[in-house]
Amino acid sequence: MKRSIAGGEPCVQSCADCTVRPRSICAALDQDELRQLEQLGHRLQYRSNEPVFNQEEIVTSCYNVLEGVMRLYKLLPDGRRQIVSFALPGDFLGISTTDRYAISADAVGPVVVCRFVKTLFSRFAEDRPNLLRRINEFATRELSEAQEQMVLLGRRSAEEKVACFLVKWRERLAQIDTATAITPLPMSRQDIADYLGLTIETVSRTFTKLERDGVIEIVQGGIRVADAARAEALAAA
Amino acid sequence: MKRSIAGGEPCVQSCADCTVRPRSICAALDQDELRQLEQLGHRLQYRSNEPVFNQEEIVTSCYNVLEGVMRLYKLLPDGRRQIVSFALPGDFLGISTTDRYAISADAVGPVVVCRFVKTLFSRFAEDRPNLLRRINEFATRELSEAQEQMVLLGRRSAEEKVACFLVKWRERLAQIDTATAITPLPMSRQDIADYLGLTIETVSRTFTKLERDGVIEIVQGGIRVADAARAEALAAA
DNA sequence: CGGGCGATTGACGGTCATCAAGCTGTGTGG
DNA sequence: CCACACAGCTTGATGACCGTCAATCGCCCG
Repeated sequence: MKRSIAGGEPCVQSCADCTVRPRSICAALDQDELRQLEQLGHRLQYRSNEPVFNQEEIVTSCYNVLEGVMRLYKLLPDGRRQIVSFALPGDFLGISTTDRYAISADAVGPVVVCRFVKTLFSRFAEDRPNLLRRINEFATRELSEAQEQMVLLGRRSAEEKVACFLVKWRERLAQIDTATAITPLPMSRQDIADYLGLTIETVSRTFTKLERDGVIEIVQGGIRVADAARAEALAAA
Repeated sequence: MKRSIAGGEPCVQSCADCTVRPRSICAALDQDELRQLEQLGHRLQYRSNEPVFNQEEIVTSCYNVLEGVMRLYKLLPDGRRQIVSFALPGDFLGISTTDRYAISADAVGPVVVCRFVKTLFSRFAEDRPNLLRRINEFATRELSEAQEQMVLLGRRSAEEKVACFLVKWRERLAQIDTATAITPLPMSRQDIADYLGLTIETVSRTFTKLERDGVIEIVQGGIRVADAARAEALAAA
């Protein structure tokens, strides 16, 4: 009996040593507010592929991602899946104001989140313009990214999709970690396919083609961008 | 010299007789706030196909749509276009917090908007939690719609895309107008194609197929849904 | 009536999905 | 230590769906 009903395992720690705070919504809070919000948040960890919440469920919580990668997706009744986003440390899940989750979320690898009870969080935020503005920023940035993704899904070829994904993924990681020579891809080929509106076979073939063309190098658990200029040309905004 | 630099023609009127207020962000305001905001807003009209703002331009304004339909889209350097949304009366444009528009917007048919200078609007909103929460609601609803659209673009067939579009468009109009027997489609086939990630030919063929199958009837300037059940089955959420 | 634009229809081909087989690396058990 | 199984990935063969190119239609308006 290791898991609570909501899934995830508790794990103690405090805001004081929260590494993602500067990039999270919490950056909008002053010392006093931070102490108050700390009372409301609890850390949880999830194992690889463990679900965090599901489309259609009643919204009970919202989350700050602290560590790891999550996939956010929607399913069609027949099982077709579209990943709408990968969430990284600093991202906030559960902004939505409706009473049911619009998407499902699960852990790609091991994940640590800071969980808030939605009603308490909302009450905390409702009369704090600084936090509301911060949440606005997050929402509009997400919206803008969603619009970018719509262009990709609707108007780009398979090769452009893959190149675009790799370039943007690399940029996102660069904003978090110290940039590394190889770009890790913790998600499966199937995840990438479902993110790009392709099949796993097409993703695989396109990776191979990009490698043959000298644009990337496929390594264990990730890729190395061999020709950044060419990669960005393919991803041409 | 009929147009100001920003485009659009001024046209006087007041919040008192604003028909979209209950569905717009302004519904969050009390009488006093409404009077203040009225000082900041100015009505403008745009003609068919007139641009309202463009991707990459410095953000100077935000808008409430009062009448008409607008297309919101992104362009790739080579001219490929993806329409990310059609805006209807009550929608708010320019939520974005960045300094440049992420998308372009223009009038599909004649359009009336209520324009605010962005800096003044932001100053007005910044310490009003009621308005900020309302804007949050709008942003998250838009995000949710964007996610729906990603599923459509990435995972649905041409026929599903068209059926889905027609069903949702009809629902949106129903929330505004009194529902009519025929559903007007003010946008061109090209617009629909660019919204669904298809070509104009495929859209046209799919319309014809849906008509042959008795699902819809194509009429001047719109369609009539002949078999709502079948249409919704094709659009199956 | 004729020009022009948007929409429709047709013929054809390419891109990517589908189906299927083979590969690679990792963990397991003898 | 090696055989085996399994899962994820890659590769190949084939074909469907939808894009491309082109012609025609229908309608509006001068």
